[in-house]
Amino acid sequence: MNIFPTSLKKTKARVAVYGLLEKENQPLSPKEIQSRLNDKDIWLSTIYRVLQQFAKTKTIVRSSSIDPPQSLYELDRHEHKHYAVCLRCHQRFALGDCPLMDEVHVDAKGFQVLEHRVEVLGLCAMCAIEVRG
Amino acid sequence: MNIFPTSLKKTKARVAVYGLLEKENQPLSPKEIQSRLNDKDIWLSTIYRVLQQFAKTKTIVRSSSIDPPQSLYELDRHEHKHYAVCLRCHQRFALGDCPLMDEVHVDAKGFQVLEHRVEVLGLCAMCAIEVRG
DNA sequence: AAGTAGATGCGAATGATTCGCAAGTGGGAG
DNA sequence: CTCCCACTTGCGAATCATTCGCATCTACTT
Repeated sequence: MNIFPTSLKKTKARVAVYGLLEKENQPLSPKEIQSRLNDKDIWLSTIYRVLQQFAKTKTIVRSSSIDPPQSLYELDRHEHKHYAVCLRCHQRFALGDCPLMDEVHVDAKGFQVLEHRVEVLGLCAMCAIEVRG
Repeated sequence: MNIFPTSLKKTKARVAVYGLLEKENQPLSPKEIQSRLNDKDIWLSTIYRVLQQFAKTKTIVRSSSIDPPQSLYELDRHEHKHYAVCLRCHQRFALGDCPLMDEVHVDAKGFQVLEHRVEVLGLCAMCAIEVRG
C-alpha cells in the first residue's frame, strides 16, 4: 500500500527511518526517530534530510506541533488522519473521521485547496481528572 | 468586545503590542510585531513575554506556521476564525465559516474537546497561475 | 569492477524562542 | 503626592529545532 520511493537510493538511514515509520502509527519528531533507531551513526541532520526527501516524494506527511514547537512526520497512509492532542500530557489520539465539511469556503476567489490540517485540542480522560484535582 | 486584561500592568510594551494586534486583522509573528512597532527600545524577548502573558489571559490566540516554522499571534476576537494559506506566497486568507462539523469523534473515551485548529493549504489565484507557468 | 551522482558523517551556522539578572516602573498603601 | 516593591523590561547569553557546508563514502549504472 505504501512503498519505498523508487527514485531514492536505498541507504541505511533511509531504510531505517522508513522501517520505523512503517511500524509506528503516530507522528514522530526527528529526535524521537533518532532515539528509536538507536544507531549512533545516523546523525540528526541526516534524519532531517531523509525526512525532507520522503516528504517531497509524498511518502510521508509533515505536521507540526505548537507546544513544543516542532515538526512531526509519519508515513502517508492516504488515510487522511487527524489527531486530538491533550493539552496537558501531549498524548495524541486519532480522530475517527475527518471532521471537515465537504466544502470549504475560502474568502478569496480562485483559491485552490490542496490539503488541510486539523488539530483538536483538549484534555484526555486521565488529565481531565487530574486537572479537577 | 475585547479589553486589555485587568490583571496585567499597563506598560509601554504591552500597550503597544495590544494596540497593534487590535489594529491588525491577521496573525503576526513576534518579529513582524517588533518591526511594525518600530520602537527600538522594545526588545524581541519582551515581545515574546508579552505575547505569552496575553495568551495566558486568553487575550490573544497562538497558532503556528510550518513554513517558516514559527508561532503567530492575533487578538482573540472570539470569532473562531481559520485561514487558508497559500503554499507558494504564504499569504493568508480567512475562511468564511468554520468548516468543522458540529460533532468531532475522537477515538479515545473521555477526551474533552476544548478547541481546535484548522488550516487549509493550497494555492491562491495568483500563484496558481504562476505555477502553471 | 570502476566511475559518479547522490548520500551521509560531522559540526558549524542560522533562526526561533527562552532564560537570567540587574535595573526600571506601574500602581497600591500610606 | 511620595514611597515601596512585586512585577516588567533591557539586554544578551543560552537553548532548541532546523539547515548548511564540505570532505568522505556508497548505491547503482555501465
